[in-house]
Amino acid sequence: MELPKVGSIGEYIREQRQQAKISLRQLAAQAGVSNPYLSQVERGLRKPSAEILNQIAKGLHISAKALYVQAGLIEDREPDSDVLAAIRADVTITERQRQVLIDIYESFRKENRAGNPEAQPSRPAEPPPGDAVRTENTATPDSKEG
Amino acid sequence: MELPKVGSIGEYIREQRQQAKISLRQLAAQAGVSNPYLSQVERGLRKPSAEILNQIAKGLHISAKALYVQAGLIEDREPDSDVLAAIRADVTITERQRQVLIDIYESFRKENRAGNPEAQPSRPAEPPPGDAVRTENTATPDSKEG
DNA sequence: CCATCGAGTTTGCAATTGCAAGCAGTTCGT
DNA sequence: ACGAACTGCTTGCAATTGCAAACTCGATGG
Repeated sequence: MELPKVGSIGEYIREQRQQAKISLRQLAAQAGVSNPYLSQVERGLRKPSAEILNQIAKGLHISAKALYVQAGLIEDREPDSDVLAAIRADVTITERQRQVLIDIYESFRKENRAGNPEAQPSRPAEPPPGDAVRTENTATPDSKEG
Repeated sequence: MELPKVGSIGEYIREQRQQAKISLRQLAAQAGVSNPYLSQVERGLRKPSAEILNQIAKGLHISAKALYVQAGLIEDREPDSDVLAAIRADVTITERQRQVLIDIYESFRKENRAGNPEAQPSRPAEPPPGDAVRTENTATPDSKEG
């Protein structure tokens, strides 16, 4: 869970580099990072920071966004439900209530994501029965302390 | 040059958080990061990794891209000159020559950026006299070894 | 045959990230 | 006034990033 995408981004970088027909050391120089580190990044042994990622992108002359997407650090599109906007905009509830609503809504979304990240339930569908059990549980989200 | 934007992103996060009327701890919980760390990030004492940035963005329900842009880790638009594309596409030169051309072109761009980041010379203009001096200097960029 | 240069990789190590635990100041309810 | 619960901040510390130095393997050439 810690580093599934790390490998993929390394491969992606290596692909791009070889496609540009430049050596590892050369890219390292153009990107302003050390060659050993770049080597490790390409093989998925290290998880580069955003800054390094940005430098590498510059060195490769590709969009930094592309790299971030590959690294799973950015979703290509973030829908960001209207529900949250509505909750935030609502003036008929207290801040406390607002946070409770958001908490609950969040946990629902999180569950759906955990179950099957690809298959988000389409509008009219209910979450699968397996999740329904946990949903009852989460109906009273303990924010952090009781 | 190391951390001018770090402060700004911290402020940005804090602004967004206060605008959402949630406490530091609450955002930390929603983002899945520790509250002390978030505190330090907001005050510019720490430079969060891309992953953390992404989490914070989720916690704030704002686009991760917005945060990256604020952090200076992404340019809102990356023009990425046609020159480079042309050089890369040219089959009448060797890879070695290609790299030399790219190196030189890069160093020119870098100079212009260093001089005045905002005022990039528009097409018909020459770089200002102040820069011209340094340009002569960089006309023979020592890649790394001769 | 040995030196040299180029590829990529391995190996310590300083510096940094990110966290758990704990501290200080406010604002509640009883 | 006191405790509880909130706000944010400071302090060590394990884990990680990112680098300099050195290593391996193949090609070139004297």
